[in-house]
Amino acid sequence: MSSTDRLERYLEDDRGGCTDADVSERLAELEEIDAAAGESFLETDVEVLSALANETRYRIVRILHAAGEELCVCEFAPLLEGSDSAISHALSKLTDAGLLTRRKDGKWRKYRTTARANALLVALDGSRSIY
Amino acid sequence: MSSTDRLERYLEDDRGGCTDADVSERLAELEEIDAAAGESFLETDVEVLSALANETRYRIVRILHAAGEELCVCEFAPLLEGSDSAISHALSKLTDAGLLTRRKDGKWRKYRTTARANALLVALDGSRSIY
DNA sequence: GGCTAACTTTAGCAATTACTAAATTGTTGT
DNA sequence: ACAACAATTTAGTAATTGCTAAAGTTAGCC
Repeated sequence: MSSTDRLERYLEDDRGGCTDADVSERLAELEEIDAAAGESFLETDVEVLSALANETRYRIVRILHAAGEELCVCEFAPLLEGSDSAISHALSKLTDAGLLTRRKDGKWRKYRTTARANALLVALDGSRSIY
Repeated sequence: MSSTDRLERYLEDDRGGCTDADVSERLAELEEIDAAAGESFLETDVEVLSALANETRYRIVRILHAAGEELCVCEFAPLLEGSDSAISHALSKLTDAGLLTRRKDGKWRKYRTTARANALLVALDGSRSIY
């Protein structure tokens, strides 16, 4: 059974009758929609979302966002559980994804959120109670 | 070595001298920042982000968003690789996370994006080239 | 009622992820 | 040069995830 058989039956059902041409046309429409959707940067977007989709990393970004200033790695430690190593891993993944920037200051490292991170948090906050 | 020892050395370093009271004060500030950050709905936000943080699911949401209308499960099949089961799993996870709504129409099921999903895609699109 | 079709759900497994511990890098102070 | 320390990186492992295949559910049709 080809994948378009089911589509054909659906269109038949939905419109009460349809020709092969109707099926091809709808398929072309769907492919166009897919192509338009595909223009977005799937790979980097998924990387960004994956970076934020973890409690430790989400909390780090939230803390930095709430702080509104750059923070030193040593300032996260008292707030997060986990080892220094875990925190460092988290910070690296977030930085790689473009959600944080890292700045060297002597032996200390300071992080701050990027505009992209801020935009996502604002979108999350703003859409929380929408239906 | 307590976790605040490093913070103390940092403040010492950063400000050129600090008392125990300074350390306590900064720690209190950080805890306040953390508390403010914690007001956000960590659990549901991470669920939403996890749902979107997967190529199959991201593509589904993108397609639905680009379509601007509800689509039947049978209309995704020609556009996505994977089995029907995989698509169904993806749709369920997205629906559970509040990114899609499901509607029964006879033997067909139709999905559309929620305002929350749309808000997140718009934020991703709008923040792509910001530094 | 029984058949088929359109999903969905359950079960199970391979691949990925998130962490810890240990080794390493880079910086400062002596 | 060396010791101490901040942070990162590497290596290894337990937990989670993303899929497939098979069984289950619901709706229409004869």
